[in-house]
Amino acid sequence: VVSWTAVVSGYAEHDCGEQAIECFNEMLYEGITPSAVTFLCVLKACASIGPLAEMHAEIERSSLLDRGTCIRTTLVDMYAKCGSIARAQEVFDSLDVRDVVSWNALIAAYVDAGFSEEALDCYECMHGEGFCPDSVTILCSLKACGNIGAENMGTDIHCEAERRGLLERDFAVGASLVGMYSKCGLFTKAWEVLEKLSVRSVALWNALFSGYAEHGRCEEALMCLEHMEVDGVQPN
RNA sequence: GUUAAAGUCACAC
Repeated sequence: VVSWTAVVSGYAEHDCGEQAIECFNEMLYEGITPSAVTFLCVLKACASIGPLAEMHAEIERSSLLDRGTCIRTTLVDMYAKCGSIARAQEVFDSLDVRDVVSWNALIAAYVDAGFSEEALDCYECMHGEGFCPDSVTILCSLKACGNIGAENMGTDIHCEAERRGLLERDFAVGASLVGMYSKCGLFTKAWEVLEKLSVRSVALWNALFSGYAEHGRCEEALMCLEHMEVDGVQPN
């Protein structure tokens, strides 16, 4: 089981949904009984290729997955990726035990679907329930803020990220902060964040660059290219 | 004396 699952997982990880499912079928054909982890990986694969309600039904049927937070989180993700946000919310509501990751999945679901307000509502709910945001929470929520220009909320989230030291731990957090401020047109704040970071990734500069471009500030956008060069960062 | 496969992910395009 484990080695078959490892292969399925590998395919799923690289968005090769079809192969993952093919492999899963082959495994069944060989008479191997899938474990909870196998189902989880197959589900992940499903998310990339389309709605597979059969998979959900299968999971509900197999008692070993009765109240698994992991597997239900994957289901939340799967429904969201298939465009069925209502089903995603339903599955989330069915969780007996929530954790940061399942909250993150729900937040990401709303952001992806273009419901940024709802995503931020989720963020606040999660906070209210006493969960600590991690860098994924921060990334998804900041994206939501940028989408709708929620600068106050964005600033709150910024504080939270600093309090938890997430800016140092995950370079993507810095880029998403810069992106959020840029989208809101708060370039001074974007620069403040940028200057405080010791490592400046290409993503960071891209975020600022595209922010300027979006706001029609072409000269400043082009200046970013020069800054990148000074920083020794290759544009991609 | 507990070592295998597992859930959520930013910028840009």
